[in-house]
Amino acid sequence: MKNDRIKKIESLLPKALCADRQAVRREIVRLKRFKTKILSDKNVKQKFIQLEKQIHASIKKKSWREKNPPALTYNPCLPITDKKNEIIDLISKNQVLIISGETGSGKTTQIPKFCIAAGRGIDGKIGCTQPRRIAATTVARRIAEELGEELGKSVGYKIRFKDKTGGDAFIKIMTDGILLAETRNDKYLNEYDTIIVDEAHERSLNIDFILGILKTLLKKRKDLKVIITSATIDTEKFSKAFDNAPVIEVSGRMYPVDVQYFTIEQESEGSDERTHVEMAALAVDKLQKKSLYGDIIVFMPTEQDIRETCEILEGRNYKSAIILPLYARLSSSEQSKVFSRLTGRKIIVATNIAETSITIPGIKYVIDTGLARISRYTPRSRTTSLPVVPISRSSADQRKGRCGRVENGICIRLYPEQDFLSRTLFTPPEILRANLAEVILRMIALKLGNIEDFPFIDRPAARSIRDGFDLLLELGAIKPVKRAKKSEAEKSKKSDVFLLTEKGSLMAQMPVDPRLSRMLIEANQEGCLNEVAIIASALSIQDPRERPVEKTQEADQMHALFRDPLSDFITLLNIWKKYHDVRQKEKSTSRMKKFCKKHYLSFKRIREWRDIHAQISTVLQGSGARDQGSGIRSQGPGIRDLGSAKANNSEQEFYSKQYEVIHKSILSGFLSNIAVKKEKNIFQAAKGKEVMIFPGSGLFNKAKTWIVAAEMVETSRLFARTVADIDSRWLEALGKNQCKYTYLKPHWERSRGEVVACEQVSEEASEIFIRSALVEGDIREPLPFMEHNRRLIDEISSMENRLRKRDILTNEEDIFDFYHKKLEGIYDIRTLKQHLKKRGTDGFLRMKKDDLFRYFPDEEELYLFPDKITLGTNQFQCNYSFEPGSRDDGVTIKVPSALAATVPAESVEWLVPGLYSEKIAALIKSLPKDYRKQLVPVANTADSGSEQIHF
DNA sequence: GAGCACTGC
Repeated sequence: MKNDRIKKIESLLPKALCADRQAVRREIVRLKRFKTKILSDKNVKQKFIQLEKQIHASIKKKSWREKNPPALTYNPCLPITDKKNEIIDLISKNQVLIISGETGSGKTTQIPKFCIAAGRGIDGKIGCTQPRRIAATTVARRIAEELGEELGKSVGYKIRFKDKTGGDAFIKIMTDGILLAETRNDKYLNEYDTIIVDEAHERSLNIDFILGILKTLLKKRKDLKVIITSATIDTEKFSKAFDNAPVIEVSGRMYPVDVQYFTIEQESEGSDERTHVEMAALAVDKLQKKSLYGDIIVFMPTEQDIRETCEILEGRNYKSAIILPLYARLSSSEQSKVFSRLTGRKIIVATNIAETSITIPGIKYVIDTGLARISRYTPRSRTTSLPVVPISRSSADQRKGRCGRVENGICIRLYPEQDFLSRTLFTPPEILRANLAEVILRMIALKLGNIEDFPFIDRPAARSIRDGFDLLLELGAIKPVKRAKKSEAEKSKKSDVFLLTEKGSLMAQMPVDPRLSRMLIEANQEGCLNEVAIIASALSIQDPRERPVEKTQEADQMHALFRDPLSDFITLLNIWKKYHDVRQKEKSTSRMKKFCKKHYLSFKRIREWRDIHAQISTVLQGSGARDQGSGIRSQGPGIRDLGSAKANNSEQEFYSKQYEVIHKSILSGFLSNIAVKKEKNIFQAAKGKEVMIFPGSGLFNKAKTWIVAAEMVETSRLFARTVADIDSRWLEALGKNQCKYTYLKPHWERSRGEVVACEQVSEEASEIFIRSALVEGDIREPLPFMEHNRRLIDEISSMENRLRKRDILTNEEDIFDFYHKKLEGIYDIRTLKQHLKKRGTDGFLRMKKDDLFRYFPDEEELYLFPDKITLGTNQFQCNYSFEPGSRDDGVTIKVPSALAATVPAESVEWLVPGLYSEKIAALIKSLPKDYRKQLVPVANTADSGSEQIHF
């Protein structure tokens, strides 16, 4: 009977929706496995009834979808409409399709419709991801409009805090973060039969992670179709990553833009040192003289530069022109001014925000400094820096594309064309520039297997991956799996296997950075969850405080009301408390907006703060966490009242106890961000860093000995932002469970050549000594064996540079193990020297190649990257660097000017054989389309081309 | 003595 029933259900499966099909299939597998003993007959019967119900409902739904797809209409004016039939055909015939189309091609709104025309969206939804919330909502609205429907029926959208998709939706537009989040509960993404990843060229962490997941998913779900759209010509990379998926190009609808470069002479004209601010002002002058018509946008790298540029331009007193700054930290009312319709000309001076996030209509002129702040994470020192760097060619072209949308445009680049051509084609994807802890935690939680084997489009450096694992270990989110004995096969595998700890699996569920989720877990134990939940959500939004340029003093005065003298974290709590106190009394949105305005707070960001706080609280409640504290509710944390200095003793005691538990919780997440005072405002932090307290902090000029910081970011120098005074005694208790992974306290002091700490724990000290002095080489006079090992490591790492790889050299952990096994109990230079004297040799500390190589690289490959190269009549040394995005990435030779004449110019174009392939590929991509088309796939053509060059 | 831009169960 049971088997017949199963067969019946199975025969119905193909007619059901994908999501139900898979769910029912899983249930059947389970039912088949059940013995009658575990499940009573009655239960089995009920289960069957339920499954049959589900399958019939699903079949009904699916046949409804088949009969009622939205009526499609197309706009013949859009360039993509010309290729409609071709694209629909390609969608039907391929599992993966890459579509490249410039702005104005209509791809974002039309492709979902083409999918429906290709018969998609019946078995499951058509999911379409966007990098930003605004894009997701506007795209959904536009498509619904084109279909003549209201939003939320055939077309819906889902962004954080807002789900506008009905059960019968055919098309669902969402942020890429949402799709990623959905993989947690719907591992195979069964809700969808088609997924469109839009704007893939932006290469955010989310996009790269989604593409990797889709790549693995495609093998398991043969019915799933994936469409990747990208604005640039970098489609080959996507195509290659997806087994040479077909690429179709759609032209954009743009008016011609005339690009004018500054010549080298212009650049050095007059005074030799002219800043980009001055050059931009001159360019505006020039335009202003020519005509008073057409809006101008100037791209600047920093807020400071924008302020200066605006000041200079204001000083010019242009007739009927208004100068408007635009950057993210500007209040939303100031931001929206750029959209206002004015009689005169608008001159907008903006950061990168105007490159992708904010589109201003009607721009005729673009002035581009060619610079931007781009964030970069350095695993070695665990710091984020925001250097001003030359932007890539694709980024410059994106800026150029901001004009020419409604009429002809002009783009003035404040640098020579040579400079433009020498730049990298693309901005390095975020995954090569970011802290990977969060990605790794998620990969382990989703059981996506070994990170080394994950199909990333660009594989992050081994060093970054290791750092991500280290941070997770430090936070106690993961633990290594102990293997009884390593087999040879396992040894050659690069990484260890890690499992989530109980903490870790909870952390993976929380929609915040792992450090913040770690804080929340600690806070739950310390009994201050309410307070720390407020702090953690505050740290995951932009600063709610506003500080308009012309009113900095007033803003600072109002903000001072919230200020806590010891901790910026308490300051955040105070803002929350005051806001909610007022809110309880006022209960009206307009009054709260008024309150925000008066106190220079952003109403929008506080709303975001409250939303995230609610989200975190929900997750924590679901996990059974509860505040074991003194009944303090989040509306009124037990922090001393604003301005009431006369607290009595018991209140003070309560306050200091609260202070302690809150900051201990913060420390659990930011243990690697503690620092000890060197001089006023200057602190010594871990890994040899020296930080300065950010001048906007409440602790500026007031900090005592030890501090913890939520952020250490390098801009004009390394700043600690959001800091608090801490008691060094708190570190011991926290460090105890984690001391194995904490290298900071006790810390290594280079000048003294020993580990300095309040209390010296020798095992711990030995570890720190080995890591800091021997592994990282932070030592005044390196010993001979260290020099020997250093040379060997340099040799291997230069080999890595040549081959453009980052995995030949073994990891720091192995190097640490090498020393650790041999030097147990030794924790300073003195005892090490004594030990060496006793042994009579340092041979046992000298590494051999086997100790350092993960694998030996191919001899033939090395031969393609020679040490020296002959050009003309002389030999030159080749210097290799592997830092995509940096100027000397690739090979560099230095030719003394005296010898320059002996070097034939064309030979410099083709220096080392190992790089031919990449070079040919770049050349092919720069060809006109008709030629390029004959050479696809580019990578293959380039490879075979490079083999045919003789050297 | 002063910070690019996005995003999430």
